[in-house]
Amino acid sequence: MGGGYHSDCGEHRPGSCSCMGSRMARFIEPSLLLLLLERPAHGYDLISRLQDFGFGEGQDPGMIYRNLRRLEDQRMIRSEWDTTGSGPARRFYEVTPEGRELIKAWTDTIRLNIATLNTFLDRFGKLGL
Amino acid sequence: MGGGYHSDCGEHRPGSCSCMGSRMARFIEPSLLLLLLERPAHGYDLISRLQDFGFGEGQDPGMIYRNLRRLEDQRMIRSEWDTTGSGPARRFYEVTPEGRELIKAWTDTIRLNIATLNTFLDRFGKLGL
DNA sequence: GTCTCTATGTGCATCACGCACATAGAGGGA
DNA sequence: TCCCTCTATGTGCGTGATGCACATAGAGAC
Repeated sequence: MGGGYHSDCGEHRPGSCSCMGSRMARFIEPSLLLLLLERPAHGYDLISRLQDFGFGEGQDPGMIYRNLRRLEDQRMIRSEWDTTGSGPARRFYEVTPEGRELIKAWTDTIRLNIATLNTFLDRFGKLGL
Repeated sequence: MGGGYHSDCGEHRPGSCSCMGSRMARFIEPSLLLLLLERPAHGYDLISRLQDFGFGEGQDPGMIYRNLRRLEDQRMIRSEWDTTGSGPARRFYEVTPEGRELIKAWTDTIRLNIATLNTFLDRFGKLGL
């Protein structure tokens, strides 16, 4: 988030308050892997497709490219330049076998996360607020 | 996490690999609020009770106290010193009305988060890996 | 030529997090 | 008395993720 928290706002509705919109940490990593498994693509294309996973419209390109480069350094994805078509050259990415193992591990963590969040909601509900 | 990611490990099982264990960002905030709504307490007591929400055993005390202080600065909780009993004085915390509004807002965000994570798992499942 | 769209990338400031370390009261035992 | 341990509350510091602004550059349209 990087923003000023809720100390400087009077509303707490998601989307209107900087204190909200909290996501799972580093969730962009498994999101990129899943999108690339569904359909290999270049970075600019992934920006819009990330909206499916709660990343807002006009998602920061820098974030996407940084994560793609890191994943490639770690051999989780690989890429090659594509100069066909119009416009500037673009880098096409696809997931490696190591990347498939990584996203499988992420699903375990995500399942744990869902369980934890449901526990939270259950216990909050019991308060009767 | 702050750790070295998965670039320096060969395993991705949750708990054994620094790349895993990702939680919802700033989840300690609603967790502290919920624990205090369930039962007002002092910080040292909250350390162990936080395990219910996926925070490991031996959770960093500094993290708890920093968050308690911030929440108090923002009037989400309030405290008073308690010098009864043995051992050093301790600070007892309780949630303010503003804090109750904040945790309600958090539940909305948490519900959105659960939905997003379930979407992820659904789409991953359709890949047939 | 210059304007716009597509596409990839860097610089920088802020903040959460985790680890190590500091402080200190109270009780017990030698 | 001195020291040790347990309880309890903090501070310092380095690292990594994040978000915003900005830089670069090819290709087609006019």
